Amino acid sequence: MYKSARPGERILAAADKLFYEQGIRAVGVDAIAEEARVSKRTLYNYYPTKDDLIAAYLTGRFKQIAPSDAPAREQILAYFDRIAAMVADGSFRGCPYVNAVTEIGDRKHAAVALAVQFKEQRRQWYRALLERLQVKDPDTLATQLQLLVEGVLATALVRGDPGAAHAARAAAEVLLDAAVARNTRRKR
Amino acid sequence: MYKSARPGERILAAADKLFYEQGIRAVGVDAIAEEARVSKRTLYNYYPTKDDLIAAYLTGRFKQIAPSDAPAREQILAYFDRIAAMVADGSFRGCPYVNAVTEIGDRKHAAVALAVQFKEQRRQWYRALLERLQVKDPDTLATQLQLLVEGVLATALVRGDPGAAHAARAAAEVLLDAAVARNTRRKR
DNA sequence: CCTAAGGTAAACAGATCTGTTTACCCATGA
DNA sequence: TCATGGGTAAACAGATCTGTTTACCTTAGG
Repeated sequence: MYKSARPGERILAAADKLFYEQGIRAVGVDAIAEEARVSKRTLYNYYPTKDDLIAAYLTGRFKQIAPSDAPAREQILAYFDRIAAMVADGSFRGCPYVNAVTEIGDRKHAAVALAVQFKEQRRQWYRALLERLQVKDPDTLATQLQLLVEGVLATALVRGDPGAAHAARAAAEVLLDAAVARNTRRKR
Repeated sequence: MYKSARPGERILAAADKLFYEQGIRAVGVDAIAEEARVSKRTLYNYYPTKDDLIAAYLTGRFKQIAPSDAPAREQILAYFDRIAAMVADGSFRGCPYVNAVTEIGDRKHAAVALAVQFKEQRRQWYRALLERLQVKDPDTLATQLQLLVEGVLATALVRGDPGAAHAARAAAEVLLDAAVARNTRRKR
């Protein structure tokens, strides 16, 4: 599967797969080397410690949401649908960042900072869209929408089904409606 | 600390403390025995495997919310305040059930069933209160309120601060208002 | 008194984990 | 041609984990 890619990429792909599927603590370095079809020597050449590998795994998951010209409200609601799809596909195992913080005790570990950054980046994505909608308090609403997402991820992890995602989308609609209504009422 | 209690209780108290504070996988049986001031022989006498200890730990956390005669809406909102307080006190490390599911790969482990049960019990608590408020769709709203709570727990775990709890409470108010308004509008 | 239950302390077995080391292989380019 | 960089395979070191075993102690009841 990773045969074509270079060793470094194969290692990262293997770590990503195994860390996410089975958990960071459950996966040994040997398993990653085997999955990547790389000797342990080579693995430690690219990533001198397991912690480096964990940091690389989380950094690799640090994706921006693709910019879009669609209406802000649509984009926000569509994101809930994307999450519902992720959850439904069966290989869902929760948020990799939250999982990493859970599995790693040490709050000084690079993973914690990455998790905070990632969550904040997502929150800012909401905030920018909400500003376009001219809601009254975009900062708070951005937090609230993200709480719903976070809740879906945790709930889906425990229950193993995507049912909660639809309820979250509906809640988001109510919150958006309320924020927009309050705003227009005040403005006009 | 646990000196007065019987060995069985000391062991459970020690497991609860260490499992929650440091994580299930991070804590060895030896550490629990030491914390409980009990020999490993005795520990394994009470709990033949670590999995039994994990199950006991989660079962021990399976508390009902104390019944109250306060208005339903107040009770629901007060619950958000309680969570804010839990988060603020510093020893907060996320939801023990969600953490257990994250740390344990095996979905057949007793911990997963306990986690599902616990979440469902909480959801039913919301549902019963919402029925008293005669909202239109108590089942969905119960899920939504719980998503907010779950979101707060995850967010507080990552960020280490209780800021999200207040936003969640505000969101809950909006959702409740919308559900009640919609209902009265329809009814009358 | 003295037995038996329940406890301690500590060594042990066997697995597994991170990280290192040794010895070797092989392709590429000066 | 042949040195070198990058790779493999596998043994090893040392820690740590779950669970067992051995030998001993303490204490309360008949």
